[in-house]
Amino acid sequence: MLSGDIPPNQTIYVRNLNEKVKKEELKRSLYALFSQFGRISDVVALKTPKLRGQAWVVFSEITAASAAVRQMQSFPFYDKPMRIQYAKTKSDCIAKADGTYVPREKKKKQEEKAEKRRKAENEAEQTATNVVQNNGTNNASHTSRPGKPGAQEGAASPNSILFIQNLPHETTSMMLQMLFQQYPGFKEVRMVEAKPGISFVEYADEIQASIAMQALQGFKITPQNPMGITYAKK
DNA sequence: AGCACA
Repeated sequence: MLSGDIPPNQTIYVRNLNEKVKKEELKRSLYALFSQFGRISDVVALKTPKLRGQAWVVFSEITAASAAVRQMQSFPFYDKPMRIQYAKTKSDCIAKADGTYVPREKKKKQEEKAEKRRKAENEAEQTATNVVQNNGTNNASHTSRPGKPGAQEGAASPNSILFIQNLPHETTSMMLQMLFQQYPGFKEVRMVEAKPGISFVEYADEIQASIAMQALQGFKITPQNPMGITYAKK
């Protein structure tokens, strides 16, 4: 069995991740991709020799984790098929929430070891901001209103190209591709380098574009950025 | 393959 005999856990353990992706982008992309299954309370990824290429995505609901394990198994993520299992232990953020958290002190010498290994090159990444952590209010579709449609005068009529607004400036085309390619008819993402925060996503036809629009309307790559999706102006 | 949270 692929996932062996590990019992269900609200945290999933993801391996076979592309190690070239920088930690913060990796976390953001995992957050974006997996929040379609439910609320995510934390994403943990470390680039230490032992832990690179792996990550933990903590859902608030076990059912969300189960759906993620099934549906995203082998999903091509940065060109590598993800391998997903339930995590073996409870995540700290869950333990903290339910009161069972005990700070790990004498657990192992893993901490001091990590301390020693602090390298200047890691320093930048390790201390980067934790945009993706501890927010817990993402969700795809339905619940969020579209971002700000203000930039467009009248509503453009349905067509095969979607106009995406209110993206975090650090969004990459790969991140958007991973979200939008899940819907049939996906053709390409076009970023607008001169104008961060917006993008165009093209589908084969307007029916397929409309399905993706409904599915991802209001999708939050970060809690502050519900995406606003409209049809592109012709 | 490798199960952590600093």
